[in-house]
Amino acid sequence: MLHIHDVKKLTGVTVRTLRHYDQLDLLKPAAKTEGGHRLYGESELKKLQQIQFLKQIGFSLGDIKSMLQEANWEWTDSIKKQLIYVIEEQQHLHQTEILLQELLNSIALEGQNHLEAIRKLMLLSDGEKTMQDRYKEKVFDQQQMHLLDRVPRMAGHDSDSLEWIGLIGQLKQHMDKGLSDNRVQQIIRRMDEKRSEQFEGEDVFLDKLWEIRLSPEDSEKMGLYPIDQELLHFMEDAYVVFLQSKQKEQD
Amino acid sequence: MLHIHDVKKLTGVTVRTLRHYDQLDLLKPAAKTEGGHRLYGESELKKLQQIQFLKQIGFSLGDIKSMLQEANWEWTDSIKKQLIYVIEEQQHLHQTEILLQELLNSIALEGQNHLEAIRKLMLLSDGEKTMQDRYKEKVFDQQQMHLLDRVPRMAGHDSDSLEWIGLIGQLKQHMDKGLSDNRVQQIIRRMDEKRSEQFEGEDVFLDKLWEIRLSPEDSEKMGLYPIDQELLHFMEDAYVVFLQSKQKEQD
DNA sequence: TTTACAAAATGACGTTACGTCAATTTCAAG
DNA sequence: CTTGAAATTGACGTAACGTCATTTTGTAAA
Repeated sequence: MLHIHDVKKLTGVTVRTLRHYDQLDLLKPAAKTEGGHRLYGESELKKLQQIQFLKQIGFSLGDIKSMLQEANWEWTDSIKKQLIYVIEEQQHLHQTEILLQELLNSIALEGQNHLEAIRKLMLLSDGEKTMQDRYKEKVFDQQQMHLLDRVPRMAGHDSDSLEWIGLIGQLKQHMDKGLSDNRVQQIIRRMDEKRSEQFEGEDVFLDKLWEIRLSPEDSEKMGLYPIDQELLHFMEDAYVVFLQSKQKEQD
Repeated sequence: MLHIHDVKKLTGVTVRTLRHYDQLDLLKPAAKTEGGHRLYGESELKKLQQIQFLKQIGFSLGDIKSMLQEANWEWTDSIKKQLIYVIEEQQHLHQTEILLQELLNSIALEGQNHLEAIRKLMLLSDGEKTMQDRYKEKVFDQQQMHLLDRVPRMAGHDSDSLEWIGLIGQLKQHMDKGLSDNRVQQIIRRMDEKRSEQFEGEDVFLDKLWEIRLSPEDSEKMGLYPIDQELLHFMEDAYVVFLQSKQKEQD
């Protein structure tokens, strides 16, 4: 039996955290001494590491509790939701990065009156949500759960899911043939067919995911401010070329 | 004078939020009625919108308060810090996205025992920080502030900053000449020189920024799990090709 | 002018995942 | 059996408000 401090040394999780998990009924000690000190076993260690991993992927303790307790939890649903959230959050951050870059540049040009710089930028960034406004809704939100009900379960073993897995497996085998290979294109075609077959919005997830990942660069509202993204990219590219020619000289 | 509800309708900011800002001394109403109702004027509206914008870029209310109150606040320092944070956060999210993708795939292949899938993935993701572990330190952190002291102030008008701005301006004028143009390469060369001139770690910021932006793809630990990123990218690419050939048929 | 109803004001608690005391009790070695 | 280290249980703090509950103010209609 492991003392609570041993658990800390093995996993890096603080004592306070263990106590917290105990209170939440998320991770109970295997036993207690007569004096009330917590004792943990091997299985608790494993569970703790699972919790760590799930937290790292962004799930809340409440979500994790449900996942680990309810035997037949729909993992794929949660993960898909989380995936969509993570992808969208990246895009928001990218927008923010652009704003910050341009703010930096505009301040450099405007001199001291930052307020002017800000005011100009505000016009460009209108309609954006603030960073915590769009904070993720609970994964375990029963009211929205029905949306995911119609998504095909890749983890299930109905005939439909099996075909999906099969298609993916085949695709993997033919990767080396190149993008235009006949068999590859046939597989892709079949996938697209399946996607259209269940047309009544059943494939919401894949649709949304592919749309997100494949969408062309957002219609840029560039060139509106003195030193814009175009220039920055140009700078970076030019810098790369410079480094390359510099290295050639050294050869 | 604007009633508090008018402010809400004009800006979308809730009454509770206005009250909160009042308590924090972040945004005080211009006046109050004899009964104690808050009244706002035009300048308050403008300030409120600035607050909204700064919040959107990710600053805390405490930071914003300092920025707006202290007349000669070092805006560039804060913005640079924030920019670095945003860029790094994007990379973390990208890592998380990969983990989620592979988790989804591994669950699809492993069937029901998600725990196995998780355990396999845990091996790959070790050492990563959890999402709130790496939450941003305060911008207004005096202890770390001295680090930024040595960063060149692009907003200042010392001769150094002037040359930087000049170089950027020139670069902008010659963009259309292409990456390999002589003048362009000379400007870039000069920038690189300046960067090395102040060698004693003075240009910490630019170094870090360029390093982050120009670093090659992280050494991928791919191919370790059945359906990995390589395949996913391949899928997407193949799908694009498919769509293109499909469109050609329609022409 | 009084009435009555909408809107504003002021607490105060809830949220997330613990950190950080403070006061008390238990454990293990000597 | 003593003692110092380690563990225990509260309890408050964090960020930015949301959401009651209760009381007060403003104003249009009667």
